[in-house]
Amino acid sequence: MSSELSKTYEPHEIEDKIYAAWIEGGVFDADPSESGSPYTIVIPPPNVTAPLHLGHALNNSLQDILIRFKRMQQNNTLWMPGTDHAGIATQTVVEKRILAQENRRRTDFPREEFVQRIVAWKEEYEAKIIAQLKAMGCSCDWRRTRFTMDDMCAKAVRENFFKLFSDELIYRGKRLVNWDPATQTVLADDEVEHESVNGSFWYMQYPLAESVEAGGETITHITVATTRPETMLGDTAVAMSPSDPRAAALVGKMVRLPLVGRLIPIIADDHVVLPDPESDDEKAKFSTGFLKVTPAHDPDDYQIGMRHDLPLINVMAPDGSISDRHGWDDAMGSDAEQFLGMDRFEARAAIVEWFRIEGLLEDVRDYTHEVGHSYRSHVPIEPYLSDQWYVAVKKPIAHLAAKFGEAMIADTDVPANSLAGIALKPLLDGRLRFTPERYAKTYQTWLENLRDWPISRQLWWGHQIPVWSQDLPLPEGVEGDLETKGAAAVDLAAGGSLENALGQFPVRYGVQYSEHPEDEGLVRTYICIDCDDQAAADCIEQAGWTRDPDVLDTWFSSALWPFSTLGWPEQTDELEKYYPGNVLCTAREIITLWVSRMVMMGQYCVGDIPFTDVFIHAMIQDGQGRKMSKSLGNGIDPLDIIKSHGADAMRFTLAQMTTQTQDVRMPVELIKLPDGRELNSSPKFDIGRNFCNKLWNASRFAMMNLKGAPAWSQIRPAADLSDTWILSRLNSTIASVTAAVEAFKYSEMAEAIYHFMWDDLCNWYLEIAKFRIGAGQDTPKAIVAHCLDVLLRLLHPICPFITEAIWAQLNELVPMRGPGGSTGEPVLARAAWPRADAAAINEPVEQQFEMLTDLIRQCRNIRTKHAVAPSDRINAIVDASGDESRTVSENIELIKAQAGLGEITVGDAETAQPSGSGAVTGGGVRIFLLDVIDASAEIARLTKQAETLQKGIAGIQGKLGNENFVSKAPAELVEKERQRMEGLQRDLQTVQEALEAVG
RNA sequence: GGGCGAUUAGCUCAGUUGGCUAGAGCGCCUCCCUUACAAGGAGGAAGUCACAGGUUCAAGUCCUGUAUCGCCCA
Repeated sequence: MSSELSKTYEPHEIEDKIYAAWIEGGVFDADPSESGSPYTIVIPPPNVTAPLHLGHALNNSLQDILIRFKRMQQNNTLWMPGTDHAGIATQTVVEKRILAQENRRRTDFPREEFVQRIVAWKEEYEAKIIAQLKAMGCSCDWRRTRFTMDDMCAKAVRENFFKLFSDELIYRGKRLVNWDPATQTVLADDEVEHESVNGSFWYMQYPLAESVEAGGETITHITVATTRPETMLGDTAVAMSPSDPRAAALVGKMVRLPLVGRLIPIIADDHVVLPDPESDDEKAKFSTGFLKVTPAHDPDDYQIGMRHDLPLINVMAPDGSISDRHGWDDAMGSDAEQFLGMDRFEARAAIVEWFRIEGLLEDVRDYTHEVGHSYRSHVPIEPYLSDQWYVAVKKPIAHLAAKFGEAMIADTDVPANSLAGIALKPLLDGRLRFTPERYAKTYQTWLENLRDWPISRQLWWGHQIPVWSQDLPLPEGVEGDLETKGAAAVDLAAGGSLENALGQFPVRYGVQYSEHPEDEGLVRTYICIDCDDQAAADCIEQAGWTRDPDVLDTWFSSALWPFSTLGWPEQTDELEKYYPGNVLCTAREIITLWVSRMVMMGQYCVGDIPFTDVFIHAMIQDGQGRKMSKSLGNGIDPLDIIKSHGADAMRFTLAQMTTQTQDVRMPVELIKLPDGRELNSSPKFDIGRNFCNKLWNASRFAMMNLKGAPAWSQIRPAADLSDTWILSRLNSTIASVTAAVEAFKYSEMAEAIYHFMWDDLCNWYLEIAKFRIGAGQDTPKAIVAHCLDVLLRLLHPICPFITEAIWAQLNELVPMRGPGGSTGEPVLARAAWPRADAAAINEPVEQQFEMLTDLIRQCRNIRTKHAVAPSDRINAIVDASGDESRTVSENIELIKAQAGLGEITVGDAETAQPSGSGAVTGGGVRIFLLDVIDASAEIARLTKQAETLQKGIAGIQGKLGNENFVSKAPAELVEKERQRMEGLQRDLQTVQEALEAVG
């Protein structure tokens, strides 16, 4: 078997086989009926929009490390997998593809047919994504794979919507929304990206309807400054500051809006900033004191409009073109007619040009400002007046008052029993923790400043909103409020009684009423049912109600993911066992979009938070600190790395670079494959590959030497310094690795394993074991087997494939190993996580061993400096006294072998340095290497050493000479410094003696 | 505009509550294809810890300010 191991690690030869064996053995399957304390992670469901990128590889590797660690700690572990339908993103990519390949638009298809095309895309990418996760080694329970639009998740969405609707937390509202004219849908605030744009301020003159005399002057016009001239078509007022000296003369007068001819009033509003060319405030600097007010196209203007009861004139179509069909009735016959149908930017240029020609354009000044862009289509968003569904996030929920209280959360306007409140509370109570901690602040401020959540999206791909609406005439003779009248109207429309009409179906329903915006004789009615019941829906539609064509915001279903995947609203065994979960692992931009909403809905629906820890990982950038992206071509495909370096190597590198920082750079290199294909890679992955290769070869060495390893009971590890040393190192490694992973310190975890494996085990212990085994000792065999056993366990969460492969071989070769004597669990993925034996951690032993390695290193240095051939054995005299003397004489053979020495004579403190010898010193021990001397090289070496020592001594002297240090620093520390000083001085003296001897 | 973060060796990054003669990997220099591993071994060079002040016996670490870069939110 061992002879079959190749000299280099070939990951692709084992990865698929091992993964298949895990699946075959049901190793990742979670069973709620089994014992073991539960440990749950739900995967942040990747969007089916595209295959996974390196950020996903990082994110999922980190989750797998936690899950595998906890599984080995014998928890009842569930990693719930699945994907997200990603409404707007997926619909957009499919639209683009169909347009490119077939030159057809979405609107060329019936809705159902187009949705089928998206479903086909989803099937393709879902399969790709899951294959990628498997290639990475992710240990999800694949039997439970979910999709945010599958039946189980859809049921949860319907239930939650109905619950919110019944609690009157969902309402229909006309608001100025963030409108994306490219995808023609509304966006939530956090879907808008602010980008700095180089634009202009245009100064446009509006004539007064009648000229005004003020301060002896005749005013015939006023000048407004705007960054968006095209919106002037919808102006319904001009505002000025009440403290403006011109206000007395002008407020109340009328302006004739150019192009349109509309008469609009001059009003006074505190929002307007007085002009001040010297000001640092950009607004004041560019202001003329007159603000054009366009309530239908600007959020601030909307507020002004509300305050002054101004009309709202919407001058654009949903695609962002100028249009008089959406609330603008004085365009026809005016000069504005010429702009109808123009795109908003085209219209901007044309309108500016018109003002220029008319001599009404007073000035144009460059101006850089932040403009909101769609995170999806990247076009500037348009503030747009539209009807949408909202979730009220700060409205108190009566039935939650008992559980959460109903006071405002301190220093906020957030009621404890509102949706925002129940998400905020657990953070303030310390039950919800963020790592790194600083991200808690992001979460907190977002919730404190939260506005109602618009949840409707004008898309076809997603959960269609389960509300049917109808405008009904108010029934005559019914007294009471809108609700009473509305209910009567609804019953009438439903054929006598809605209860009778719908009662025959297994559904619950809720009804809302609102005033009709234009006709006082009508009431607008909305019916919501709690589940997808076709017969009930047909019944509603036959009675004249129409279903809302819009779909829900993707985050509405993602918010339910931690429990919809477990079967909620059913009280399943899974929900009982695995909810609440433990950790959510994600990127920082997701904190507001998703984390907050999961906590909100977890509390609202299930009554508990969905996880206690949120780990926020870094963003991977390229070598220049740029985000990896398709458009820059600097992205790295995880599958490419798995092919070239292996999944374990990729995972090791990713873990090793995961510190608490928020960005991490990964230099990207274009690699040319033998077949001519080019792909992006990074030298960073060599770290992981080299590490795996080293482990592979160390194991190979072990396989060649471990036959006949004695049982642990038959060895006496305490008899040899190197044995006690490596066991001490091993156990402190167990302790530090365990502590690191528990604190989400992935980098420390990886570094601790790396250091133990490479520096301690390979560089020292295995080298020592070689000559001891060669000399007929069996003890090192048992110890190597034990070290390898533990090492594989510790590394398994990071590098599951290679460790599982070596484990199988180790089981064949040395089935019984280690102090417990019981081992050889068949599958490493389910084997027990090691426990550190505190008694084995031995600081003095580590110090003694370090003294030896220091001496050996110095001997090797002399060999190099004096160009001694590697095969030459050098005779030496060792001179030591006291404890050091014993350590040295007990380990003479070790020193001999490692330093390449020949015959060694043990001298005493009086031994003079023989001429022509090199001297090594450390810890009060001197070793004279005989007949090696190249005098000048030796003088150079010793001088350098003396300088280093002197520098150290000077540093300590500085401290000890300082009265304040001696009196104020802890006595312990002062004593430690004194001892260090003595040691250094002793060494320096020896070095100086050696210098004299050579010189 | 508000908030968060970064700035340490040529590169990528560590550096826990101040105790540092500032570490690691890659790269670099010298030697070695020695019977686990050249994706390796041995040895070595390399840093005014962005800048300016301050607190302290002691500052990479704490405080204040400045500069440059990045992210999030308005």
